[in-house]
Amino acid sequence: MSSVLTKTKPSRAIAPQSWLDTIIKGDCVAALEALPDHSVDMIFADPPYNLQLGGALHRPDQSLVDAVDDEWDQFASFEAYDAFTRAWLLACRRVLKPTGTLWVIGSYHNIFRVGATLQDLHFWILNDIVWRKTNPMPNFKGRRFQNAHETLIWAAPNAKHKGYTFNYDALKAANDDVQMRSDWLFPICSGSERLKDENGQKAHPTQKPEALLARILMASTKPGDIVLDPFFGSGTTGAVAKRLGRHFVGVEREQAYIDAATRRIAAVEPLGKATLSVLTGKKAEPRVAFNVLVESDMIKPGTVLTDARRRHSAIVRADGTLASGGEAGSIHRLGARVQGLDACNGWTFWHYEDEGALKPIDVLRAKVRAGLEKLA
Amino acid sequence: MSSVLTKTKPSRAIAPQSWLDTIIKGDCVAALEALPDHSVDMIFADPPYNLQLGGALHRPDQSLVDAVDDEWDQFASFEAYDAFTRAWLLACRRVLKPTGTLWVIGSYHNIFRVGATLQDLHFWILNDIVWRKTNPMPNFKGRRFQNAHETLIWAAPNAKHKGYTFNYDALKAANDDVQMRSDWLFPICSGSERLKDENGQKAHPTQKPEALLARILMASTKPGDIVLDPFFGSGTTGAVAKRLGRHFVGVEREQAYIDAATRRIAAVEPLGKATLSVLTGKKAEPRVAFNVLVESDMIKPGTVLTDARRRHSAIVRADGTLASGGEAGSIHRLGARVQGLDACNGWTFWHYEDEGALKPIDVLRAKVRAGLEKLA
DNA sequence: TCAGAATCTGAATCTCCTC
DNA sequence: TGAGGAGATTCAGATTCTG
Repeated sequence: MSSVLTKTKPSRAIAPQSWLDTIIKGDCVAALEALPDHSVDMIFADPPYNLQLGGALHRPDQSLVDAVDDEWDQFASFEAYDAFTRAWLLACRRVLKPTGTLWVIGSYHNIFRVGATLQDLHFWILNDIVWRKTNPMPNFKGRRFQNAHETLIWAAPNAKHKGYTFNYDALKAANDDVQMRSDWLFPICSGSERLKDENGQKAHPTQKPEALLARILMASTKPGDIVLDPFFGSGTTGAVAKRLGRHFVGVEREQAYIDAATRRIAAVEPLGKATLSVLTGKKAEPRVAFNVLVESDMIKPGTVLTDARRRHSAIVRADGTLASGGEAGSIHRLGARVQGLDACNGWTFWHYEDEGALKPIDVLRAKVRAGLEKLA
Repeated sequence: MSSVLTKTKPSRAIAPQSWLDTIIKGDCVAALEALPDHSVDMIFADPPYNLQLGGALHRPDQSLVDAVDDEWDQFASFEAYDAFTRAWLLACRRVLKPTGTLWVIGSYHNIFRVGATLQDLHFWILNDIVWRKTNPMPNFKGRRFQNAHETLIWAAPNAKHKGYTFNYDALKAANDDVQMRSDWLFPICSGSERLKDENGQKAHPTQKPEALLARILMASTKPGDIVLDPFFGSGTTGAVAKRLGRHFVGVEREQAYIDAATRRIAAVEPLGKATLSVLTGKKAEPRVAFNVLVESDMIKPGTVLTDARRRHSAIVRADGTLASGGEAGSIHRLGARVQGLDACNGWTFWHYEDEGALKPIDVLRAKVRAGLEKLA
């Protein structure tokens, strides 16, 4: 078995493989037989999540949520899903170089099973990474926390090889000179980035954002490396790989996805090296909610807040709400209520007493923010 | 060490259990035999993750260990850890009420195994929650991302029971009126909150911050509920439970931890009852039928109701139903019918005219409810 | 043409009570 | 225990509509 490609040199010029920068049609495990042992530098896998949906879900405005109910996401049992997971992980490890690494993305429906299977197969977990979504779908029924993140696992094929690629210094430099954390913030893939079919509908139900793949590729590959995506879908991995000067190999079962991905990748312009670091930058100002002050004991439950002229007062409750005269609600709602207004900025309206002086609670929020500024 | 808070239901206050607000010494599974079936409302578990796997996971010079023996050790360790996990999860489920929920915290070393085991045992995962640390330990060797979070799993004992406690409205109000997400931001436990032993060393290696437990308890329990912590350690769960007017039961093997936790909890001052009431939303309001408004003459039979834009209209009949275009039915059914939808909240859809302005009939329901409150 | 309002949408294990 | 009815429930951002 041969691994002809070298990592740092422009391998394409030396000995291009027939499968390089192509999409292989077929089932993941069977299709990977076309690749030699130890032939790829990195694997990004976005396997089916095995969502177990009940009936139809409607938004509060009665519109129907377009759920991921595709055939490829259906499994008969956890055992069936585990067998599927073992099979593709083993096939992937065969084609992965010993110095390569594997990324898998999932949600709580499947990621625990994938992680445990990885460990059972003696993959070596390097990190779990949290993709925090800036704009996740809400929980419409108010029965759970808003499911606002997905989880990635980054693993080496075994515990022994420590020679995997990790561009620590580049990531740190791009991250304002502090080391990159395990929680990342990105928007979901929408707008013009989202691939549409001929009817203007989304071409793939679970297209991942290019920014996410860009950070992964920038972190764990070098220019010229070969990246395998065994569940190629809409081809985000291929598009980003081409743009960042990496090679790709995709495996995909459905012709419609192959066609869409092929067109997409053909339109990608490779970027010059100088532009790349921009992609790993951070964004977004931390929002601080009132209950953070209560939970962190900056405002104790039972504290009495007033407006600047002490005309109104309210008591802070342990759940992070205010109560006054039989009414209760958020700092904003109750501020509006006591004044008989429709709206109110509770942060500037409500005051606490500090050394005899009244100060808006916004002062405390500013303190928290100052402590959080280090974070993205 | 008992707190005498009563719950909304009288039964528990009448016959307090001997184990209530105590720490049971012993191994988790054996000690839980002291508790009856279905006796606790919530469980928070911070299980050990390096007990079985410590050597394999944390030894710095893996490459020097014989590969075959090393793999065998790992495999044996994972199996042992899984058996341990199954055992304590089953013991916990027996003592958990069917309407209760279970929280487990862990890192990538163990959380995938715990999550998969939960699913194997048919626990029903409600959310995975990410605790983002404001001040995590850096990665010193620069070979991985900074491990800046831990993962919690929130689960019901099975898929059927949907009656678990989730204080959605309180969380939302405390979070500046947007629903609480699955990613939480807290500092690690340090400074004066961190328990020290007589030598000034940290009393427990993995003490959790009280703010984290406070959010968990505020989200998934009510005042007076019983919270079990099968790996009690330094007693954060007990301390926060006492402060927030919840009961606790702890299980702990090491006498040193029991002593430290006992002293810690004894020093906790419970919050006053007034600060502990939990904000509830419309779901908790008493039900008012539409015909009450008709019978009390707040809406006269023959009144014409419309939607907010006067696109649809219907006439109120004396029996408390609406009629429109030959159709008749409840305010909800007819609201759905005229819009061609499956469902509709008639209280917010239908409007009546008051001094030239359209107001939702929900305004009238609120008046009825206000009147009912005086009677109570 | 522009500004503001209205509509649409995203990997979702999403109600509760009564008969 | 299953069916049916009451009625509660959403955030951010892109796109389309309207005046």
